[in-house]
Amino acid sequence: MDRRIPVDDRTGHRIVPETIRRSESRYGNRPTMKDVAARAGVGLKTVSRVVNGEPGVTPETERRVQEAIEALGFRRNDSARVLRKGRTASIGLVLEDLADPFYGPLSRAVEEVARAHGALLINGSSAEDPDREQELALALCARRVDGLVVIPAGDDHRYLEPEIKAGVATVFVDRPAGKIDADVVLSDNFGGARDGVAHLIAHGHRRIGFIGDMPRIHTAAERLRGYRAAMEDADIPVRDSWTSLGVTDPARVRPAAEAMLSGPEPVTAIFAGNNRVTVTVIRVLAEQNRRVAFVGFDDLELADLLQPGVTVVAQDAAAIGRTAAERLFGQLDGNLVTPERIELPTRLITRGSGELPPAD
Amino acid sequence: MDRRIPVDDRTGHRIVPETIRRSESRYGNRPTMKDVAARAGVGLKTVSRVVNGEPGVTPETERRVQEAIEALGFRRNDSARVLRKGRTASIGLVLEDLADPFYGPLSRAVEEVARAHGALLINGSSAEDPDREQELALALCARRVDGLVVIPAGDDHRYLEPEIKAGVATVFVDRPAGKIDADVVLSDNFGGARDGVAHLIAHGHRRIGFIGDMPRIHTAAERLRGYRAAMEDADIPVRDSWTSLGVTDPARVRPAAEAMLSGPEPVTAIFAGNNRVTVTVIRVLAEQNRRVAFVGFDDLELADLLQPGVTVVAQDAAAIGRTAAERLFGQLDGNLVTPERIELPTRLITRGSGELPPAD
DNA sequence: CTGAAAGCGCTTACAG
DNA sequence: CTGAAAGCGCTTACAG
Repeated sequence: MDRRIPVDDRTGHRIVPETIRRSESRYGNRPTMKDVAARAGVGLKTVSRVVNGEPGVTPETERRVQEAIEALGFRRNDSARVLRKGRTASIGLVLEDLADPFYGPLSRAVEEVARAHGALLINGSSAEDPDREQELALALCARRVDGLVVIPAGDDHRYLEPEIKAGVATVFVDRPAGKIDADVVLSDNFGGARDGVAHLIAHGHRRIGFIGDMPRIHTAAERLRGYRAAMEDADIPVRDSWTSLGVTDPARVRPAAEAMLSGPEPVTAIFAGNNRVTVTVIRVLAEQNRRVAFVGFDDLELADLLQPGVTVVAQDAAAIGRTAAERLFGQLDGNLVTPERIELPTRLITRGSGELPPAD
Repeated sequence: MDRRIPVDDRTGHRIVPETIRRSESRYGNRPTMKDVAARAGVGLKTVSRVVNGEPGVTPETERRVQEAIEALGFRRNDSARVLRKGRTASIGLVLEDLADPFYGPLSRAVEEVARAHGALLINGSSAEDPDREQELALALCARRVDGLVVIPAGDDHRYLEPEIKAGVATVFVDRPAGKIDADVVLSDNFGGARDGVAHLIAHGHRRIGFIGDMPRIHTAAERLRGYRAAMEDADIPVRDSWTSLGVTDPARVRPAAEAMLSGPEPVTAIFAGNNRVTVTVIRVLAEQNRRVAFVGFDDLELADLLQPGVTVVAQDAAAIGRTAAERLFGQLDGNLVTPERIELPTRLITRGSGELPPAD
């Protein structure tokens, strides 16, 4: 490679110095309304009127103020404004991991609703750690966000009670709040999993494996319950070796899948509890020399292009985010006083992998 | 399906009323330090000392203050604190679309660095609209974020000059700032595309198509330049019909790909300028009855499981985000006064599609 | 060890 | 149409 540009030895990054950034000192020298007022030769309140587009200012006065604003490079300090006004026009979103493809569209949907209401969105990842969730949520409350959308990592949210009492709108997503009453928006996890497993049963399978997330996570428990319900509906007793719950790390999921697929009576189909599990299970299945049927919870990009296409139980992440955010602003508008549980339907998308017959 | 739960007619959501949310009025009744001071029978400053863990308070006094804090459910208002202190301990990230799988990991990486510096992250999507980028960036400045990471949609960023002068740390990502000097962190788009196309040439291809994003987008232009350079290095004249730039919508990309693949001398290989284009091109290629080689810019989950596996030029989105954020806090610490351009290397990952020989 | 006063940059309520 | 005063909830600088 041609490398005429200097390279940082440690990182391997190319570094191209450019011109000097700025001459002024860094902080504390922003012009304020007071400065603008002095320069324009008017009172503070007149500047405030111009900045906020309030009526009652002569065109001539307005012009003088505008000139001063331009000349000084004034921009209103919304932090100060907010302190006086009460509402901050910002909401917080505490999720598990912004890098997870499920949360991107969800977060974007929340952002769009916030934007429509003139609010900004502060994002934070809990990394599935209850302490970190609490720390984040309370930090957001300290910043006085108007509302909070929380995808819970923990199962005790009493720490939010004083905040909710004090008026912080709160909506939980994906899993209900623990030990407090609060709005929650989630998918029909139980029904979705039950339908997905019933689909496998309808295609002739009886030995069906379930690999899911840690059982303390609400969605994981609900989906397992759906699996069990479908099996029971078909009078199929579930063997212990067919279910495996735990972290969704490939290092755990891979051996779990391999174990189910070996032995004298291997499973002929696998149901995956979420998209992280799906990715690893599909890798394992690709290495098998017989066809194993598969259905996964959550859709994946490119799922239709694999061979066979991946049959999934899809959630609508954007709809979940949108619904939660609208609920949040509904609370802020004061017309939603009773916490509700809003369950969104899932959708079974058949693409081939879930329609394979049992291998034996 | 069993539906014993009432369902909203319009949305189809299940609705489960729960208990009453709260009795108090919504706003303006949060306890302040003044309230705590009154209740504890101490001065305001003493409460401030306890809340901030400053020394010089008797254990007995501290206990009284803590009791008052508990009883009142006091939480310090960080908005007020920030007004007085200068820094807000928050940074803004303006990106194209949080729902795009490239930005999730990038955003998460920025968040982690911010967290390590005790700062919160405010996210906003420009939707690739320059006006919206500006609106968002300035709104963040009005909130007095300490710094701004911007993935530019527009090509003129002079609107940020007063903010940068006033001390807002600023780092651009993925594309350089327009008409101002500022830090920028990006991938080696030119080199990556050149390497990817050279890889196809090395496997015997001469008629190679390039489908990219709108030419006004820096990365798109750079990658096209890389394509042209590789072709020129191999003495292959590029025909107009082999390149196609525009929006990455399937409605445009699909016919563009189909056109290149038809006619008397169709291309035998396609290079895709980004992950959005890749997804559509792969769909088109799957419908062809001859094998067409393919290399795409940006990696995709499951790319290794397609048949053939998808060869890509991968960027490290997390490394880009991390580098940009560290640069930002470097500026805030005052030890980075000269804007730099930091280019991160890309990585060619061969998986099969890029190693197919020409079909004819 | 403790606290009264002033101020961060705005808006509110009011008076001219 | 215009502006001086008070206050949002904290911290800073200072005095006791």
